Amino acid sequence: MSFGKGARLHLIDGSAYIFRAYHALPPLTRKSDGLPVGAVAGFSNMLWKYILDQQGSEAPTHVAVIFDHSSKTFRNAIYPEYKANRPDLPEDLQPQFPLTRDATRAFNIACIETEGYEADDIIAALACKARDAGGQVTIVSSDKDLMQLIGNGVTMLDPMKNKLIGPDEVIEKFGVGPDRVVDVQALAGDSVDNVPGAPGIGIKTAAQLINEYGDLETLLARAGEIKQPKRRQTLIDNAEQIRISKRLVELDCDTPLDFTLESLEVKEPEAEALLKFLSEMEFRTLTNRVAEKLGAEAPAVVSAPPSDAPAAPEQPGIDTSLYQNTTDRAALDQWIADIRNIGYVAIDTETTSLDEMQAELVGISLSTAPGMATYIPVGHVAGGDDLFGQTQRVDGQMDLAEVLAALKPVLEDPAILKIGQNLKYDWKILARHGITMAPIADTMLMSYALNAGTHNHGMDELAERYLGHKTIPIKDLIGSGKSQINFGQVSLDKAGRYAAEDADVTLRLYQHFAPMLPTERVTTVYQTLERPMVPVLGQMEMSGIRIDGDTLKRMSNAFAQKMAQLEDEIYELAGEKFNVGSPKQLGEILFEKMGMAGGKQGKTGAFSTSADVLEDLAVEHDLPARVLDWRQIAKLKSTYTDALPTYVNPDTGRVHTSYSIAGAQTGRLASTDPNLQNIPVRSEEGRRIREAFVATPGHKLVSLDYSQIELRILAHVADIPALKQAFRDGVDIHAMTASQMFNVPVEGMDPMIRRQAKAINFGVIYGISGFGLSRNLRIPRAEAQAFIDTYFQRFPEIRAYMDRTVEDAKRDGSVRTLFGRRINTPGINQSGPAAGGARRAAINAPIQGAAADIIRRAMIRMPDAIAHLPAKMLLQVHDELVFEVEDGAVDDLINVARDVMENAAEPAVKLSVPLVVDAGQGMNWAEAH
DNA sequence: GCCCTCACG
DNA sequence: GACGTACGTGAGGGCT
Repeated sequence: MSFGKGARLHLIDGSAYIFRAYHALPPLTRKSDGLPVGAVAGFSNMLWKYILDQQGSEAPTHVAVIFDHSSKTFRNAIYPEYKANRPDLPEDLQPQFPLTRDATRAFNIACIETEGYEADDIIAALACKARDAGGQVTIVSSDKDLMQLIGNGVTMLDPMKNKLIGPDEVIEKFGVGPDRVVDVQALAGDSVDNVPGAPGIGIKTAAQLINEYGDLETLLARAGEIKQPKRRQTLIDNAEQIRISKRLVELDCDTPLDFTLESLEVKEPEAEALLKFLSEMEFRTLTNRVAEKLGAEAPAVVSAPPSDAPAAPEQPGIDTSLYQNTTDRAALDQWIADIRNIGYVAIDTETTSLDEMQAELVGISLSTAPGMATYIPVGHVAGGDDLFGQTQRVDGQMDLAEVLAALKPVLEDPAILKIGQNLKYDWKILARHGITMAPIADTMLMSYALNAGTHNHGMDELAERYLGHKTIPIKDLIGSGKSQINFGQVSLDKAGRYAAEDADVTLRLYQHFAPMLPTERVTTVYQTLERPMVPVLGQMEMSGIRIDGDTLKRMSNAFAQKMAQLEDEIYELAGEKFNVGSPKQLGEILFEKMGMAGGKQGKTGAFSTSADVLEDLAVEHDLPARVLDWRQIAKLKSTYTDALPTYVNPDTGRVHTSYSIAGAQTGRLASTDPNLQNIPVRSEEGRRIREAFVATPGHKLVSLDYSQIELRILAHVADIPALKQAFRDGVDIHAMTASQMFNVPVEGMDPMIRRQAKAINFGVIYGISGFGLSRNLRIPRAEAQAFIDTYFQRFPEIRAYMDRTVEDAKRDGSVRTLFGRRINTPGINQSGPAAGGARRAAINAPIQGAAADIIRRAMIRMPDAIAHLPAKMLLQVHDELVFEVEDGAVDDLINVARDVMENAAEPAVKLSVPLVVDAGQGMNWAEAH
């Protein structure tokens, strides 16, 4: 078909796709040969999504993907420094460029690049040509440099947000219409492309000037009339540079094209060629999706390495032929003999629930060598669909008590190592049956010591990564959702294969990780900070904490009433009923119906209604103020007063949280089901929820928490004399900071000043930025930046520490705490926005991590230290430990526990600042804290 | 299953 | 090339 009226041409900015894809995805490699393909994968996915999105009546008639050509362009002749400050391409991206061209052709889309021109030039020329021929043009890109082309039948489409960009959006961004965009860009310059522009003039000022004078040439001609002296001089001095800048950003229609518009006609993908490409790339999921859509058979995606491939990692595959269920005493005794002989065993328990405090043990699997594994079923019942809900025990199983009695000596034998994955789970299950497993090894914790920051440490992930083995998904056995059954209802056959595999995989992981601990220098971390946490946390979790359900119930009722009342007021103010809990509906009411200013839309196009935003609005309006009140109460009710009682264990009458040891990247614990590390305390109303965490009669709750532990660690590791001395003198650290920064005496200090210093102190720990501090303190960004500059001036050691830490991270790919804990920093050498986050995380990790190490050390020593007291350690909240202790022993407990906590760093590390622990006690957690 | 919001250190 | 932007978490409700 000839190109003319009615034709719709889509021009896809291929290079933008590639960079998006590259930065959005982890560095994937092709399994068979290690070829980096992450960007190609993302690129292909985006193209496929684009094709699916363009199926309607507005579908394009012509389409092309345009790429930058990897050579200098004519712009470098105009200005040699053009794009000179671009960082080098990542090593693993370069080889993917040709593959993205292959991908484009595989999708049967025209693929265009021209020596000496940027993609933008070709897009401009094509857009002009198509427009002149009477067609409609859509540029699929969000690149602001292309916005000058908008208008007269040319629009842009942001592929990520699937949002059209027209003249209005251009005005929003540049303050001028598309025809004046280049003028603004010429003035403002562009640091990314190294377009110089006029120094000191940004987009805002540029738009203002252009709007005032009409266009760039008029402005430059009449620059002498500008009132502001500095601005006037800048324009006069830099006129030539500004004109060069304009030529750099300007796109014209004259780029030579050696093909016709007709040749870009949309063609259906050819299933065979496309699927061949995708399967060769080994994109399993996409291959299957595309095959399904095109109604073709997906070719098998094989990733077997070519026979002559050199360093391809060995992928043994797991031979399951020797797995066998153990169902009689003789067979069990044989296994026990083998275990005693070899001195270790990998073990896994299968139960009816993920809640260790309620789970029923239904089987145990053991492994003594790769491929050598067994499952001992003890509690399986006939299928779950029995009409009368009766459970019929399945034949061919040993008696639970007999099995446990036979295994107990082995599991408690100090000469036999018990290896598990997330062994705290199994440790607790067995503890409930009177077996205290020791000694132990935990592959999850080994991976955590080695790989924190790189990936998570669940068995499925570890098996795939390190053994090249996909484990049987639990869903295949128990299903999911409503029809889910428990493991006890799984057939012995299936259960045996699954359970034996788990033990087998665990043993293989152990053999993989064990030799790496010393070579990676994390043995001490694993042995002193990870492994010992298993019995300590197991015991704490089993102890649980008592909760007063009646108090919570009363609070819930009061909250419900208050919410109803607020809802009435809110509806009245809004003039209609709506769901106050829906940010979407609320945003529409506030910013559309009521027309309040300050509506900011996020990437999903929804208005933000966060507390920040509502607080600003609440200054002038009642409705947002009411919503804030409602939100606070709704949160307290749903997350705490309503939810907590559902976690009370019917047998113990207490709440048993679960701590993940390897959940957080920094060494902190995380609490789940329920999370008892985020019980309210900051607001008066919220704090009352802590009144429902109560001591058993005759007991008290005691809370001990480290004072300013992270700042103390910072003072030590960054070696800041002023800070260290302040901690030794026991002075108010934030007041001291304020005094040093603003040259004011500590006596009679304005609380506002102290508050600002406090915010900066915290900011430093988090890898401070002017933006963040300004938002936190609600002050102008420049002011915040000035604070930070002053701070660094007064405490130059902090800057040095930050620089040093980032350098370490870049060099080693990881940072370490004082105690040797390694936190990997895989994103640190990236460029772009992710780098900022990675940098701050790297700065924070050694500080947060060392604090986590210290409280771990205290917790590990605690059980022995308080063994002589009628006291139990119940909870950890990052820098706080909560105990339950008999009334008469409160003071003793405080003395002992404080001593353990304050000296927890030693002897491994001798801190140059004291650690200080504050203590409180009471009938409930609110009083104790 | 993702997003938004908000609770904690 | 734009994107967000103080670090680390988990949970509940809305919405697709």
